[in-house]
Amino acid sequence: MLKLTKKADYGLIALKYLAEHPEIAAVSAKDIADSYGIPAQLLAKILQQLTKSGLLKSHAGMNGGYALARDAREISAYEVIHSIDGPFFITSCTKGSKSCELTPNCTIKEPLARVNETIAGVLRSISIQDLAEHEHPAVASTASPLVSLTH
Amino acid sequence: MLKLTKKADYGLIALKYLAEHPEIAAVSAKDIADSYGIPAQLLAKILQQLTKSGLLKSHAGMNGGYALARDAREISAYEVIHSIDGPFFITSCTKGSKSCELTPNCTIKEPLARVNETIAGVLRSISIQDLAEHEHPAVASTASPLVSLTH
DNA sequence: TGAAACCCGGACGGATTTGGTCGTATACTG
DNA sequence: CAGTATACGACCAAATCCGTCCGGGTTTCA
Repeated sequence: MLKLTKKADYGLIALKYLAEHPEIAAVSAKDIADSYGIPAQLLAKILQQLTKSGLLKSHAGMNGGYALARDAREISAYEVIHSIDGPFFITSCTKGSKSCELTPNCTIKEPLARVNETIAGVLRSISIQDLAEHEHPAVASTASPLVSLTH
Repeated sequence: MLKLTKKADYGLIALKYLAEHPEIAAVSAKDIADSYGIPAQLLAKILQQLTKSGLLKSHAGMNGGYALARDAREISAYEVIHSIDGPFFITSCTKGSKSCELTPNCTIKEPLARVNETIAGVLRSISIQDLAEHEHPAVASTASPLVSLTH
C-alpha cells in the first residue's frame, strides 16, 4: 500500500526529537520512547541501525544515549527510511539484477522506475531539520510536471 | 518498504496490455494472464475490482472479457493503484479520522502528508497511455525542488 | 570495585498482510 | 443446452512486521 513501516516512522520521529533538542548531548532511547509511547526496545534497535548507518552517534554508559552524527540539515528523510526499511522500489518485482524472472516482457517496470526515482528525489530533498520546523507552511505544489514520461 | 503490491503491478500490466491492443473488443483475463505468466484467477479478481471502480468494462460469455472504460489517456496510474491497494498513505499511523491514538504529539505526520500528496500527484499525472508508449525517453529530472516544506 | 544506566544484537512468537487457490453461482453466446 | 467467461466469497500458505525477551558489553559515578 505504498506506506512506510512503523519502524521508519519511529526513526523519523526520533531523529526529529533529537533535532529539536540540540542542547542535550545524548538522549537515551528510553527517553524518546517514553515521550511518544513507542516500545522502548523496538526503538532501541532502530536507533542502533541508524547508528550503524552513520546517521547517529551512540555513547554507552550512564548519561549516554544518541546524538545526530551530522547537522540536522544534512540528514535526509531518504537516508533514514533507506537505513531502516532498506532500498525501496515502487515495482514489487525488482530484486537483484534480474528484472523479472517470471514475466520476461514486464515493460511496466521501466516507466515506474522513473516514478520511483522521483519519489526518492522528493525524500532526499527533505531534511530532518525540515521536519523539526513544523509550522504550517504553504501547501506543496503538486500540479507541476514532475516526470516527463513521454519525453 | 514503500512499494506497490503485486496486485497493483498486475493491474497496471493488464491495463497497459489493453491499451496496447485497442483493436480487440474484449480480452479475457486468462489471455492476459497467460501472456505474462500471471496466475489467472488472481488477475481475474483484480480486473473485477477495476471494473467495480469503473476503470474497465466487462462482458461475460463467449468472446467476452474486459476493455478499458475510458481512453487510455484518461486513466491514471493513481486510479489503478488506489482501486486495488486502497488509499495509500506514507505515514503508517493514518487510519480513520484520528491522527494518532497512541502518540498524540506525532508531529512527523504533517510534513509527510505533503510528501504523500506529492507522490499522489506524480502518479495522477501518469496515464496508462504513458505506460504503453515505452520507448526510452529522457530521464526524469529529480533535482528540481519538488516540495517546499519550509514555506 | 561494583552497581546503575546505558548501548548492542540475536532469537523468538504473534499478528497482520499478501499472494494465490478452490468452488460455486451467474451471465452471455451460438 | 453446452461452452465460455465474469462475479464473488471462503480459504490457505507464505512472507512481513511488530514487539518482547534475554544475555551480552561499556561507561559513569559513588
